Amino acid sequence: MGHLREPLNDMQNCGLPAALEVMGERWSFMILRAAFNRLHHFEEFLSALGIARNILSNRLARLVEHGIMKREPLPDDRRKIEYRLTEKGLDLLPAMLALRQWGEKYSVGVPSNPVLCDERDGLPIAPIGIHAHDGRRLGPTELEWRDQADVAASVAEAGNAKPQLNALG
Amino acid sequence: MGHLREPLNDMQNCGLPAALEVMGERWSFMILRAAFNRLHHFEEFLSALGIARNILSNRLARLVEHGIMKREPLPDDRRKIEYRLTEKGLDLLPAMLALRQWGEKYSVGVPSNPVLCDERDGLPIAPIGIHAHDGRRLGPTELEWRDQADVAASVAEAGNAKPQLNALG
DNA sequence: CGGTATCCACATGGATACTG
DNA sequence: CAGTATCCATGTGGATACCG
Repeated sequence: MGHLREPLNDMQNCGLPAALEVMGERWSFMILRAAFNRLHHFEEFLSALGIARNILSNRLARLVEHGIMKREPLPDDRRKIEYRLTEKGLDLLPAMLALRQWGEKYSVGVPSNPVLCDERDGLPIAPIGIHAHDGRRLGPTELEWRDQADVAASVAEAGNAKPQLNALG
Repeated sequence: MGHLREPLNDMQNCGLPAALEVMGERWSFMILRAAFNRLHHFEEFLSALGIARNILSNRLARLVEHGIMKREPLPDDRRKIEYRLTEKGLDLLPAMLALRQWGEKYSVGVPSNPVLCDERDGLPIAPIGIHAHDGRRLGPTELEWRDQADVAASVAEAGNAKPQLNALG
């Protein structure tokens, strides 16, 4: 972990490294998960996660710094502080669900509580997957990697929406 | 998002920690990404990622150990070794795409190459998202957390498939 | 080519005491 | 309650040399 973050080559032109810059630390994911599960206070995170105080302090500060969580002292008691997910933080939900589902699929006996459901019928959401622009679910064999330039041409030709940046560059 | 008013203190029973057990190290994601982009050899990873030899060796061994990649010496030259994603490894694609798209959304100027496309029409896939069991895309306001036990009841009542484990427990 | 073997720098993380 | 401040252990990572 020396000090060299830069010498990474053009393999780095991708959103993944950017995401890992923030979420690459092990506790960050766990803290985010706790936040998604309605934990908002320092001591709640502390006891729920079993993390050290200084580490929690550091990670929370970093998450706030990156705009993933916001820190707001309660109006009635200034010492009490609430940590809440920003919209940027909430946008991490699909990634976390996908990761979690993968962990569940390949681990034994991981019960899951709570379950994220469709509010209309109360039934669990579908597994996170890959979908075509028309909404059709795509399997591994129905996918191909294309060069951004070629894609732009296809998209223009199809007269469709702007190219979406969603591959592993 | 209704129904679950109580903060959740049980942070252990979840697939996320299990997933992080393997992918929690920073280089693991980058190695996986390279693998998704058709890199298969030690030296390819080495030069593409700018990672140290010992670290790469260690991470590859761990990925193989966890069944995410497989290591196969080429039949013609035993010294040449190919690393390939297993099905378990390939199953990480949605999670990586979701993470990458998040990184792209909130970072400036991340070009993306290559782009993952629908093989049928060559157009880019849709952003990773959350979908109902009927395939409808769900927004943040259409979601709620429910207790696994309650969900099981609903599912039985609906006479539908088995409960899917897909929340942040 | 695909690794080990060393050695070293620093980051991450834990435990505990202290503070406003 | 929500942190700092220390101190310390281990881990992650880098550079380099060497090996089969």
